[in-house]
Amino acid sequence: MGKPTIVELAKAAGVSPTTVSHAFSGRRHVEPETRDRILALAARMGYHANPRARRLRTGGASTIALASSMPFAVAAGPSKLGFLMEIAASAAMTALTRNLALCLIPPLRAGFSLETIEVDGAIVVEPVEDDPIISFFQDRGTPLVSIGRVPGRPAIPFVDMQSEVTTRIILEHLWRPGSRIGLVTGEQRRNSYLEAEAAYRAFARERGFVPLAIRIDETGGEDAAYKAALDLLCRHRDMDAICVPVDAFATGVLAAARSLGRAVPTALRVATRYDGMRARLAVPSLTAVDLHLDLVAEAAVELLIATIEQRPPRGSVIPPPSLIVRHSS
Amino acid sequence: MGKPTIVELAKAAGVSPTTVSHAFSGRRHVEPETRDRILALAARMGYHANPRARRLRTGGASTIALASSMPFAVAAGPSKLGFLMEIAASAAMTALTRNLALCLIPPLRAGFSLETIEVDGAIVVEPVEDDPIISFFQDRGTPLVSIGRVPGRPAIPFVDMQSEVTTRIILEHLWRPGSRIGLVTGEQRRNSYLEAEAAYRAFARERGFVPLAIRIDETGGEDAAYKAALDLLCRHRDMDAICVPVDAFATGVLAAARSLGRAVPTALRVATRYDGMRARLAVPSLTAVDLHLDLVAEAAVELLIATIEQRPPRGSVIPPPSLIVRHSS
DNA sequence: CTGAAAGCGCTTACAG
DNA sequence: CTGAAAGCGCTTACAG
Repeated sequence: MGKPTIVELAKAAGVSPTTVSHAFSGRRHVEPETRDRILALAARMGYHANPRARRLRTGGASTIALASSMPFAVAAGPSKLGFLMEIAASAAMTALTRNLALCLIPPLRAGFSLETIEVDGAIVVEPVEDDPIISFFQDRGTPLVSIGRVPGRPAIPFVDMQSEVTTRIILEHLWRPGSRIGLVTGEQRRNSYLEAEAAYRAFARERGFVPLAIRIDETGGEDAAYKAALDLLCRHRDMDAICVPVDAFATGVLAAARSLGRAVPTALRVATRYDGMRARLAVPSLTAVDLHLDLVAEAAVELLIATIEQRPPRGSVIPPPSLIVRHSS
Repeated sequence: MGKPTIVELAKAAGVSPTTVSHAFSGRRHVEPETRDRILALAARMGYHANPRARRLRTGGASTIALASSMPFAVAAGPSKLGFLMEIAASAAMTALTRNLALCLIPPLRAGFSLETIEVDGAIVVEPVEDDPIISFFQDRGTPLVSIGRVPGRPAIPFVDMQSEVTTRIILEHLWRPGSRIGLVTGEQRRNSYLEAEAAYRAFARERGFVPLAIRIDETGGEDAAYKAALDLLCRHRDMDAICVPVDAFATGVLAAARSLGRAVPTALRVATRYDGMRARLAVPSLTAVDLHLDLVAEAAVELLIATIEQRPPRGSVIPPPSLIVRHSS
């Protein structure tokens, strides 16, 4: 009554399990007629090779994980979830193409164990410095790649998120002669923030304005950004543009501008990074950057497979991020 | 150099594999000092039981799938993706609590094979009638549950999405004496549409207005809804409210109202079902329904586990859907 | 051309 | 109290 095994199918077909195996794999010749008979019988009996047994024997990979590193409170909110899930959907597609299942490791509450999870590799999305999920996988020798460089861990393969370029594109767009542009990022040590800040300071030096970069606690979300922006805009009346990579923070900045009566984009220009629904539906709609997340996800899967198979990755080409100008700037 | 096996660990600890196994599982007594020695050694050697082998032996479940049934073009758009991914995030959390990995099966392009996917059960999200993903899993004897009843397949266990109640709540809210309310759903045979339409017709009969329900091709998204609503609103000037369960269609209706100069909510009241970012950020913001998707997802995982283990499910209680009134009504 | 047997890494009845 | 052995369902060298 349970699912039929290869032995049962072999018996029913009057051949050996060896032949059944080869009838399916085609790795050695089987008389066409016997093969047809076996396949027909298999279909009738509902036989499917147990992938677990197959994998145990062959040692091949079957499952990869996509893990978020964000603290639960942040990621569970709709804000970051969009970013993560857009990657997840794409990665799952690509993984399936390679006969891999993509399993989702959501942000973990503290003390959560992944002990029984069986994955052959993992993709970590924009990890922070000393991210526990990174050490978790490294401890158990699970091949690992990340989307966005891992701060302080140059040896971990990654798909570059080009945060420096992205930031520069945004800044060039926001810039007017005599401008003073501000930068709002998050407090965590995430590579995209670090690169953004570096690019920002270089840009300020180049154009000759006094940089002003603030960092907001990511768990605070839009509200925290609203309050910080209120303070920022009151204190620095000369600021005529703000670059806000995190979309939830960007809408917080918009809200602050509105409540201060600073018209966007005439008195204040705002732009963000992730072009999610939040940016598109904000009022005014937010200028954002197309990061080609689908290609990034695909590249991450490819890179992970290469890492698992211990072969050099074929360098995936991800087009440069491109600006999507909207009403906020 | 590869990962150590139980035999290697046993050898190193000077005990039998049996003892190592029991040291970890605790299923029979092992001298505390030997156990400690084994665990310490395991940590040092980086030993982790191979879950594949363990599962092959015990037959236990390890992975469940969350599958979307939507045609690729629809689901890949940001609209439905939010709904699906909100469920995915919650389901993944719950699954992990039960030591199961949740693997994501994205909408499949035609001709895509899942042959090598290894899952012990599957959750299908709001399937349509004769959904191919349903027959796929049924053919291979994979335990299956669905979120939302499967049209025409009463035997498949499901978590009720309470679409009838949801529709009624929306309609009661939109209703004014003398109102004529319209209904906009999708063309596919999805249970939530069928229930919504039934509830709608009953409501119209009850309140004595002439029902007008239209169905839109889901692949058309917001644009298709915009055009259909334009037509609808021009033809039926007496219509003062529209119930639009699909959020992407609802924003299309808003756009149509705007371009016709019909003020929302004064001249036209609009409400939708899924309370995602789209509804929250629409202008005007859309009245929607809290479907408790996190609890729905949790219940689906529980139900699936019960189905896999062939035991009766403990009935999860999902609170009734509750209306979230916003500016659109 | 085909089959019997070994073995992937575990767990658990069965002996001692 | 502990270990040797069987077995989960496959694949693949090895014989014939």
